[in-house]
Amino acid sequence: MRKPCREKMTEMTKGAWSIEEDKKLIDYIQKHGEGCWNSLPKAAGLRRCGKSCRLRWINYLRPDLKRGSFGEDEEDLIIRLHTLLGNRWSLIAGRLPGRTDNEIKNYWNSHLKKKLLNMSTLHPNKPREINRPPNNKLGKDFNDMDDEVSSADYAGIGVSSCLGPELNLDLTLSIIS
DNA sequence: AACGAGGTCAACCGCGCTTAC
DNA sequence: GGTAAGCGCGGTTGACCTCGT
Repeated sequence: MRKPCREKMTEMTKGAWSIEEDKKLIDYIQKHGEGCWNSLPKAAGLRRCGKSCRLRWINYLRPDLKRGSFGEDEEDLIIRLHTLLGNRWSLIAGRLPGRTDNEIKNYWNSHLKKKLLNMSTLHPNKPREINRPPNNKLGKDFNDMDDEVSSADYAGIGVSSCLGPELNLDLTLSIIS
């Protein structure tokens, strides 16, 4: 079995990143690009595991990140995508330029979950028919989603009604490809 | 001003998929 | 085809912040 990175690198730093560490990581990636994460820490002079570097870069240091609160349009898009895709945060993040999966996941768990829960109490009628994309190219079987309460159920709205035709087609194409 | 509860968000953990050998 | 290593993802944790009392 594969060893977790913490076992093979016991001297690794953990916890919050310092300004110096951030600078080293940024400098290295600006010079060499996002190459091999596993060898990056050593090459960049960081006492972190590759995973940690990757996470820090993707979720915080990347220059194209859009910081700040979510707009109403973004919020709406997240709800719609979550209805269709479930907890596939990376796929959802792919539809929101400048946003990360971690950011969306946090926002969902802290804001949108509650919001939709409130909406469900206002609209108790639960629709049962959900249009799902073909079950391929996705890590998790869509049948598993039966175990999860979808946001459409929370919101009392059906997917077909809440997804625009362009998004539906676009998503289907991206899933098939 | 002090304290506790609840909220937020960066970071870690472990699993599964992909790729190289 | 089997195995090991790398990578990416989703779930979870915990430190810090904010707000109400």
